Amino acid sequence: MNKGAQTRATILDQAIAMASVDGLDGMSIGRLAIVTGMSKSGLFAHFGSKDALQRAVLETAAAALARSVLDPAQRESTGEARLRNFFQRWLDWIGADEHPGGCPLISASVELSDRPGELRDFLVDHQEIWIDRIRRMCQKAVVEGNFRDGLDTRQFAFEFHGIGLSFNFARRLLADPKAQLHADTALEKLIATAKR
Amino acid sequence: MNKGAQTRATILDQAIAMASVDGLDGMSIGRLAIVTGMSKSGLFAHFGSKDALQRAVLETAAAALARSVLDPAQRESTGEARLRNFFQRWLDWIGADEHPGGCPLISASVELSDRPGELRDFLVDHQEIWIDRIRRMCQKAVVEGNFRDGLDTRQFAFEFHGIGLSFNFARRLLADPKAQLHADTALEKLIATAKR
DNA sequence: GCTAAAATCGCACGAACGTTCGCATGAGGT
DNA sequence: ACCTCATGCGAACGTTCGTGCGATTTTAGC
Repeated sequence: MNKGAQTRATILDQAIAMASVDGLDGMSIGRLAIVTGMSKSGLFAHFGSKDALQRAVLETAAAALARSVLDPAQRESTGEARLRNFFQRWLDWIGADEHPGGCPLISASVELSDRPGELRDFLVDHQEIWIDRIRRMCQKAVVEGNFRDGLDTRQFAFEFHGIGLSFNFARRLLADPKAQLHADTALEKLIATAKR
Repeated sequence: MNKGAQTRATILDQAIAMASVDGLDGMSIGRLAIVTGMSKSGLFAHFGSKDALQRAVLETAAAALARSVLDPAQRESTGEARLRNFFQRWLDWIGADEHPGGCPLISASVELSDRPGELRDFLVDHQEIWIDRIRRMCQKAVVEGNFRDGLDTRQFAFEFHGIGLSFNFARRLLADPKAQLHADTALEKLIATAKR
């Protein structure tokens, strides 16, 4: 790895953490320079604009999310197993203490939900793909005969996603110790009704 | 109404709109002065600090939310009717086009979820009460014999809340025209499983 | 209609913001 | 070992931020 790419990676690491807590707009280049021990201009040169930095943050976070949640789940054989694996990894990702602020993509989605622009477009694309992946895991379970025929897979994905969002809320804002339990129970209910 | 209180009300009206789109931090006093046609210092004098302004925004938004969602729902006689009324009004509030940015309290909850301070404390209190109200409506339906005995009302509230959050997501970020349909269907499923 | 109080303004401050530019410095290929 | 170019720094720019203060206008009670 180049020196430049290496520095860029450590910058983005800190940038994701800062954006998770303070938002994409709240993340500032000056403070980012301090925590990375660089000069503001030196750091800036890696991206050329704050917009590009924000874009890089989203792309890098999305890649990390796919690597640690989506990809492992796709290695499971059945649709139901993929959904369960996906769910637990997603909850771990959201609730992990090592990166505070929770899932940077959920935060960014709410932050940018009503602010048109390329960043929002990127998020829309990413989240549509995200939900479609859930839907396809569900669809796979239907084809396998595990989930009932005629199941509305989009509806399933909508509810599945809602459980994750409610968990994110209960875990990060309310610090509810029962958040994980509630989420697990909700998933079991969802899967049970998908079967029969 | 005093002149001061009147001005304060119109300021807060614009402030809520701006905070809904740009976040509590993204809302700036300078831009707020422009849209209200006031001077920056004149507007500032009404609150004394940005923190107080943000606090007033949250309190005012919470009061408006209670007035247009919670209070009317509480006038229904049965627990189930309250839940249904509450749900539809909540969805209307989230999806209303007249105030862009969606529900300012949901946005603020995500924005401040990992930033300690009085504003976060206020949100935690508010959201705990919010979810507890859902739980008590559910509890009322249990007492009335409409929902089954031994139903986990906190679990119900968790899932109920998740449907609302998923709707907020699908409606505001993804602009999914089926968001309302998915939410309604999810509520029916939730109520059905609560009965039997 | 006068007057005290409330409301609003104009101006300025220091800090932080994103961004630019010229210059040093160190790494990597030859 | 040298040369080249990527990498990083320092200083500064113009703008916007929240905030303070004295002056001025407007409101409201007598």
